[in-house]
Order: sequence, then C-alpha cells, then structure tokens
Amino acid sequence: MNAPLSHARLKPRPLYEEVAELLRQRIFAGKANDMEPGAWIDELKLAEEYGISRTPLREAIKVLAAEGLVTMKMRRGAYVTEVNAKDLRDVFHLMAVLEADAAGTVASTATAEQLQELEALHQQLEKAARDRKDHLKFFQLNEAFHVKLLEIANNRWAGQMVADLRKVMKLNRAQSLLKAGRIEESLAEHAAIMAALTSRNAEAAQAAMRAHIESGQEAAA
Amino acid sequence: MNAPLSHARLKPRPLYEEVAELLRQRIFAGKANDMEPGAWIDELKLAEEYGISRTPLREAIKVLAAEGLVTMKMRRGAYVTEVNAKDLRDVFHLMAVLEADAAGTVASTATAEQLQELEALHQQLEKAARDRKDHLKFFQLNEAFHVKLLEIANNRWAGQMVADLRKVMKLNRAQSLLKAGRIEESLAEHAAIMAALTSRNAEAAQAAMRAHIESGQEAAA
DNA sequence: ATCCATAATTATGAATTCAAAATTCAGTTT
DNA sequence: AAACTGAATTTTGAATTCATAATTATGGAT
Repeated sequence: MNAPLSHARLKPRPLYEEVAELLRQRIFAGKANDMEPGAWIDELKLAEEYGISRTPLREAIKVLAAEGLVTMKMRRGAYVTEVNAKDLRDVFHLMAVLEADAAGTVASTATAEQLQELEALHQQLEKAARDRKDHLKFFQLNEAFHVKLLEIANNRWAGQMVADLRKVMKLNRAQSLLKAGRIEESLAEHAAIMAALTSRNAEAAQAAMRAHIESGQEAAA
Repeated sequence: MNAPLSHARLKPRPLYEEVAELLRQRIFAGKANDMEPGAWIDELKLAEEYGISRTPLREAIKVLAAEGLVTMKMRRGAYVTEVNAKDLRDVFHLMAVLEADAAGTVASTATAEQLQELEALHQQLEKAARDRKDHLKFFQLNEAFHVKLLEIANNRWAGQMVADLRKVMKLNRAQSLLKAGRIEESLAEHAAIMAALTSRNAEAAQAAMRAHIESGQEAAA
C-alpha cells in the first residue's frame, strides 16, 4: 500500500497534472513497464497504486489523450497510443516544418544574448559528446537546445505543439536507440544551425534545421 | 429546469465530448453570450443548465483547455481564453506555415479525384460569393475548403493542430467581420491556390497559401 | 468613515457512490 | 467437444458527497 502520492508537496499544482506527469514518465519508460504502446490503462490499479481516487486519474488521462499519448475507445477505456511508421513520418515532418520555421525566426529576431545562450548549450553538447558514455546527458542537452530555440522564437502555440509532438516521438523508443556515429553527425548539424543563426541567415537556418530533423528521422528508422 | 440534455440521443459518444461541443459553440457565439473571452466559467450554473453533474462538465472543460479555448487558473476555475494581438499574430503565422506545407503536399501527392473535390468546393465558393447576402454560407464553404485540403494532405497530427488553431482564431470575432471587398479578394487567392495545385507546382501552392493566410490576417486586424 | 480581522458563504478539487455497459464464466444443449 | 444462452463479475461513465481553499460579508477598532 502506497502513501498517498509520497511526492505530495504543498500542492503547487493540481493533482491531475501531477498524475499526468507521473503517467507520462511511466509511458516513456516504455519497455519493462506495464504501459507500453497498445497497453490498456487500468484505472483502478493505477488509482490504488498512487493512492488517489479515479476522478483526478481520469482527468489526467484526458490530458494525455489531448496530447496524443493515449487513445480513448468508447466504453472500453484508455490505451497507450501506438504509433505506426506513417504516424512517425508525419510527426517528424511536422517537427521539421515547425522547428525550421522557428529557426528562421530566431535567425532574424534573436538578441545577441539569446544566441549566446544557444551557443552555450551547443558547447555543453560538444563537451558531453567528447566525454563518451554519457548518452543520457547528451539527449537532455539536445532537447534543451531545441526547447530553448523554440522559446526564443517566442510563439507559445508553436512551443506547445512541438512539445506535444516530441512526446509522441518519445513513444517510440527507437529515437533513443541511435545508430553508431549519429551523435557526431547530430553535433555537426547543430554546428551548421548555429552558424546560420549567428550569421543571421534565416533561409540557411531553416534549411539546416530541416536537414537536422530529417537526418534524425533516418536514424530512428 | 431543463430536460437532461434534450439532445441526448443514444449516446454515440461520451457525454463530456457532447458537452465540450456545446461549450465550444457557446464560446464561439461570443458576444451576446455570457461566455465571451475573459469570462469566468460557472460550473454550477452550466451543470444545472445542461442537467448534468459537474463531473462530465469538468472533463469537457479540460478538453477545451487542451485546445486552448479555455485557461485554467489554479484554485480559481476556468476562464474563456483571451487572445491578445500577439497571440493572434502567432496563431496566424502558424496557420500559414502549416497550411502552406499542406498545400505543397497536396500539389505533389493528391489524386486527380481529390483535386476535383477541391475544385468542386471552390466552385461552390464562387457561387456563394455571387449570390451576395449569404455570408454564413461563404464562411462555411471556406472552412470546408481548408479542412478538405488538410484532409488530403493526410497528416492527422497536422489536421488536429490546424483545427485547434482555427478554434482559437474563432475566439476573435474580428475574423468574421470582414472588411468590404475581402470576399472577392479571398476568392481570387483561392483561385491562385487551385491553379498551383492543378499544375502540380508545390512551391507555388505553398506561396499562394501563405499569401492567402497572411491576407486574411490583415483583414482581421 | 475607513481599515482590518474574523466569520459565513461559495466554489473548487477530490473521494465516494451509483448505474449501466462490456466482459467473463458457467451451464446447458446439440 | 463445440457452441450458444444467460448469470456473475468487472469496468467504465456519471452523480453525489465531502473537504478545503478562496471570496465575500460582517463587525469591531482606530
């Protein structure tokens, strides 16, 4: 029997959001987990496990459904979304379109300080790449770089959309199982993006970002 | 006292979705309505009005929150989202990016039959424009045209995103209060889009669609 | 009269209870 | 043994109840 949400601090945010985050992480854990794509989500079990009632749990599930992480079937409950090959292609395509646009915006409008922040992240990324073995760190920094770029582009709707798309991509563990040499390749692409950004070349930045994402798509295939 | 959701047919879909649709329409009605942007959403009142409990109503509200139509404030309930000028610019920009991309895809991959469907809608649009006074019909057909285009582009994630963006745009009644001559202008732009599509020119289709959306943005300003 | 403190009210967030649908299981029949 | 029927169980969807935070109202002090 679990203590009612042992992480229950003084509720900075509603319970259903807290639970939604828990579920997200659990879904992303994927394998070695009862919540891999296609799996049915057992409300009763989860509610008991987290020590909460079904009400906030169901609210959390609806949030995830809106993000596309889970799929609701009428009168048969919620299931972890299964993304097929086409879905993945579609998601990557959209990521490319949206992030390329954001890169173009950043190239044209970012302040010197903002570009400096991106550059700093890029440097950390290179460092993490050199100190091998720290794959997790590399992925986190990579995501941070992209998040920062979207943040600088300063379009909250785009930020939300890309964030949601990224979540769906994470459903596929393939993206984390990079093929050999991908890290170096990715790093070179980031360098190209940075170069285009610092030279204020929006067209080039868009192209570089598009190439980067498409390259990532191939690595995940 | 209302009959419990007088439209209650044999529940083809869950109650919270039904209610979400009701609320959407009510929000879009905007003025002359208690639910204009910025307004607080009275759960008790609405639940009673619809003859349902707060539970499915709150679920519906969470769906709208995910769409961006309402904004939740911790411990202070839900409010109809207020879109400021920048939000509107951002939304239009994203619409332009996403629809332009879709137009490019359609130009390259649509079947002749699909292009024919679009052409048919375009013809209806011209007809509706000639028979003045039928503004509502014009708007509906216009939306149908764009929806169809996204449908043909065949990327469900993009379709969902554009649909959500459109909802947010509708929060602003400005988009429906077109300035004089906008209908003719819009029609000409659609014609340009159709021309690019039928000539299978993806680049031109993208450009035409981008111009169309930006033009619509100016009309709404 | 104004400002502050405290009580009453109201509204939100969450738990519990209830109803109905779907699934599972058992028993019977062929 | 297989298949169909119907009861028992499970599970979802929704209503109701409950607890607590936020707001409003009331009353007292300056």
